Amino acid sequence: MLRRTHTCGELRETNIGEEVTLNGWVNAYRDHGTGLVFADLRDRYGLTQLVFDKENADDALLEVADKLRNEDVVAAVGKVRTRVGGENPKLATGKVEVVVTRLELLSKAETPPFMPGAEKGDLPGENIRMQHRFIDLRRPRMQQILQTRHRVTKITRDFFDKHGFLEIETPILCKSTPEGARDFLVPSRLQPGEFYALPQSPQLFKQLLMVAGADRYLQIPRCFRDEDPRADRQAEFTQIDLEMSFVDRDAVLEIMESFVRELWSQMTGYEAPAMQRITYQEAMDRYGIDRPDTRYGLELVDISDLAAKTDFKVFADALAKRKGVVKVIRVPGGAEKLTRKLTDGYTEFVKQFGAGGCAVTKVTEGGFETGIARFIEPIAAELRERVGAEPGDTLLFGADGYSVCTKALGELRQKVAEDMGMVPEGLWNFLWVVDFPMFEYDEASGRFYAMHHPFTAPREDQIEAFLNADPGDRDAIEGIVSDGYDIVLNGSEIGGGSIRIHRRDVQQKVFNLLGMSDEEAEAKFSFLLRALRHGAPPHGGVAFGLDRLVMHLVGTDNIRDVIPFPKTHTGADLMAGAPSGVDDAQLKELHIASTWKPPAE
RNA sequence: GGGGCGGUAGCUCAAUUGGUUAGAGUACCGGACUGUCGAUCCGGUGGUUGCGGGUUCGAGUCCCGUCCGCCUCGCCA
Repeated sequence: MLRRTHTCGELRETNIGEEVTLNGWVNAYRDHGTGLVFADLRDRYGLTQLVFDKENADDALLEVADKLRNEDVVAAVGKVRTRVGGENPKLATGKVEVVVTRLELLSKAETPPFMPGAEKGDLPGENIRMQHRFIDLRRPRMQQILQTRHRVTKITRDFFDKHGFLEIETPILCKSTPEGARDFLVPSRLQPGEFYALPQSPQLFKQLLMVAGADRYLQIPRCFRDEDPRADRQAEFTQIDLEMSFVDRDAVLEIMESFVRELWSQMTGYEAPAMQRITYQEAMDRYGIDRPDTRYGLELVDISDLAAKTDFKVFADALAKRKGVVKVIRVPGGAEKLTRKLTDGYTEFVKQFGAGGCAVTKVTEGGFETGIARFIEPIAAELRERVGAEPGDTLLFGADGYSVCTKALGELRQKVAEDMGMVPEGLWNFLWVVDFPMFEYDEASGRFYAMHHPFTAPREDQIEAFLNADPGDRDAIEGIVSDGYDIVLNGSEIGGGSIRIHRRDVQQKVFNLLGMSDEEAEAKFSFLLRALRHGAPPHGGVAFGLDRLVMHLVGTDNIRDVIPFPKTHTGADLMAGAPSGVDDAQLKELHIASTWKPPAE
């Protein structure tokens, strides 16, 4: 083949007069009939205009040129010259063109299902894009994303290398452990009836690496969690995974923060200020969510004490519940912008989260109007004072048990911000959330679950209280604060971690609280407990969601945009056709059989 | 498992709310054209309306089931 001398993004006026060879895809062709044909050649680096004309080409060449179609792969030899028809300011190579004297068709393309080079026109549906991912990835936007992702991992490796971290690999075939997400399982051929699990994260291995004296560990591992996807998560994803020995929380937060600032500085030029820290409790109280978006206000205000003075049954019922509260979101200017249709929708919206509904009223010069105005008349003055009400505001009320009310209003807050157009563009608001509870109680199963994971240490000042806590004392257990932390960007959790337990007695008590007997804990986590008996340093770490970081950096809310070969909502690879059935022979070799029976017609 | 939106030409969409032969842009094919860069102009090919039932004189449109894609609750850090 005719090997390229330059890429398609490279030629400038300084190359005029040179004979060059370009390789690439035909991005577009403009055929002016016998005698003049233009074709834009595309590769990862850009576009260059090729021109075929009578004066420089024989009939045979013109005939080939005439047959060029979109996405054909060609090699073109020719001389660089100033564009006769004037420059194209849209292209980096727009001042020059290559007058082709020789053309080699390297690969004829079928009519493509869609045009990756289309400047305008709607994108095809995601199913079409995923079926033909190799074409979708040709789009400049996708090429830019691939490059961004590369640069993020490169900066990550460079940064942590500079700080003494070792990149160490951990197994993909792991032991299935309880807790956390559903595992993907892999049957063992050599050990009939036994299964590996794919890692939900390298959590235990990185802790064992600390016990092993690695001191500082980094990996960019693939993780697998067999749960239903969302716009910003799928079952197979990538973390930037770290762990450090002989550190306390602040040591971890400091280095992670400087990493994130370095990353943003290099990727966007934005020099992030020192990041604020907020406790979990404060985040829940003020924002109703453990990953607050601080780009706008609309904070939740507790008015339970005032609500108790009204005769409104909804308030009274809520306050009678365990940890019952009444909270308000004040929406400045909402009276005008939040139509009846929208606020009616809010009632439906909050019902998703278990709330009964969403009470509404508007603030006027004299008092309140519409909705629950008459019920709150007795507390009008105090309420206005408490929430800072101005005429023209809308007040949205939530009343329920603390967790339901908080969750519902927290979600509503974000929806209202969007409806009001209050979410500013171009802001990067980073935030640490700290002091998470160790445990949360699940009413349905009547037991505690680890809020982060079962290896998260209690905050140092909590350890004694924790070890002494009565497992039957729900309030006491729920009150234990962990040494966990999340990093949040614009309301999106981009990373999280904790100081880990390095004391065997503490780890044992956590397992017990989660409903595991000593024997069960030994069966499931013997390797960890053994490690903790053989000299475990205090340690802690973080995992960042690489996909989410890239999503923010490239400005998309779709995780599939930043994953080169993503899966659909049902976990399918539409291009390759995975998952798929396998031969009975394969199953037999693995000592398994499928119990699945297709539903009858 | 629940809720919602969608599936019509290769692609993006339309089709009077049940009524003639399912249209448009683009792509593709043929023709014209020597300076385009979303080329232009003329002509043409292209449809199991996701699939299977049903209602009806008549279904892209209504009903039932099912498959696929997306959003979301549950789930998941």
